[in-house]
Amino acid sequence: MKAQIKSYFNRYVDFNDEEIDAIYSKLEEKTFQKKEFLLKENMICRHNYFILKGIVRLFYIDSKGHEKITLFAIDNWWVTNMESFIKETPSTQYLQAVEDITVLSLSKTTLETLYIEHPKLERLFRIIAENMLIANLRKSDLFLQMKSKERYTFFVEHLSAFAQRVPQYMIASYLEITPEYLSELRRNRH
Amino acid sequence: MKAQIKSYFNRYVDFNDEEIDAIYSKLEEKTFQKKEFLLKENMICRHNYFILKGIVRLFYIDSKGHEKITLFAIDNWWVTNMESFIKETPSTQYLQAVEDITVLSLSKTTLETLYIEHPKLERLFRIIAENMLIANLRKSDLFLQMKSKERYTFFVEHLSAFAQRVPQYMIASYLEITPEYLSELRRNRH
DNA sequence: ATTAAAACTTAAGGTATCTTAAGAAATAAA
DNA sequence: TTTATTTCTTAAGATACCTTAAGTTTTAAT
Repeated sequence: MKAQIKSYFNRYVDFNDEEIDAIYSKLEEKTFQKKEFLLKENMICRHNYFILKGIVRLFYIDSKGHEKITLFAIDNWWVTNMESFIKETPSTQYLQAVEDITVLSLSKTTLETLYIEHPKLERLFRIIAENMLIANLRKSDLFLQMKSKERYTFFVEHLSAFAQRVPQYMIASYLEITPEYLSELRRNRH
Repeated sequence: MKAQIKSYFNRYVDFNDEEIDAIYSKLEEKTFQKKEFLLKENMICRHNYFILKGIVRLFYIDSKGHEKITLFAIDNWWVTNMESFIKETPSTQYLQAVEDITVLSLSKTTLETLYIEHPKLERLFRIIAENMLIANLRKSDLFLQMKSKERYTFFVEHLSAFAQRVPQYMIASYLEITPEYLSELRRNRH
């Protein structure tokens, strides 16, 4: 467990063993069962989760009562509702385990004190925020340029880690396609 | 000019006058005329621009030769092609002045040295990256939930600073609507 | 003031995608 | 194994939005 996060931390910034230990000791390991919620609508998201194992999804319920998935996250990703976590505002979204998962939980207050004790962490999370931003910009561009069928093909080819582990209706939701239409697209493809 | 950026910097992190002076001295004031390019496709984006005055747009040319605007930026915003700037990869987009503009230009190499000399700047740009991410997530959610007409109404009501200063076909492009259809939507609204 | 260029509008026909509703298949629970 | 639950498929009709093409209005250049 510690090896996993140590390797992750050192990918972006050089931390020595004492720093890793100090930071790691503030992280709380937790497990959630499939379908369990890490966050529900209207709650303020007080934690950022580092996924050690498993898949989670972030979604909201639209005006027609349908779930709309805005993000999937997998092993070695940080996941939270950014807006709620950063601005401490009520979440409009749910964060839910798609499989049984193990995470390291980092609270907002702990993070703030760690930033002061370990300025390097500020750099790490600056880089993480930049990477998240780039990933989100890429996703936006993808949706801007591609039709439904192309999005599905792209997802299957480039995000197969998810494609194999989440049900099709969740893929449809993430790709902004109705499950019925995705089913039709798949049929016409072979 | 210095007052403007000083006020901006201190909104997020407390800098003293010497720090502001040291950082400010590394920023280069530049002007661009309407329609002039700050960045073109295939170039690596080596600068981050703080807009003192004016509006810029970030856009790419799609497979049919149409301009697709992905971002507008205005006074007191940082603007760059994030992916190209951070990863030092060729830009797929153009950055262009919509009006005559004045900016403060910060080069990537300068920024890297400033991070080391002034660790507080790491915090500032961590916060800026988080804010950009939140803004982008909000934009994505907007497009996910709203139909064309609603997006237009939202834009006019919430982003009137832009709505009044950019031509309608650019608004259409940003909202992912054809100019013809936007024209139709406007007609049917009153 | 004239001309040229840029921006906006209108309308007809077409297409991608959604909605609704029902049934089939697969997976999990009893 | 049987039943219940979840997931996936099929099909018909509806609609939001696009494409093309032409004409109008506004703004900029000569």
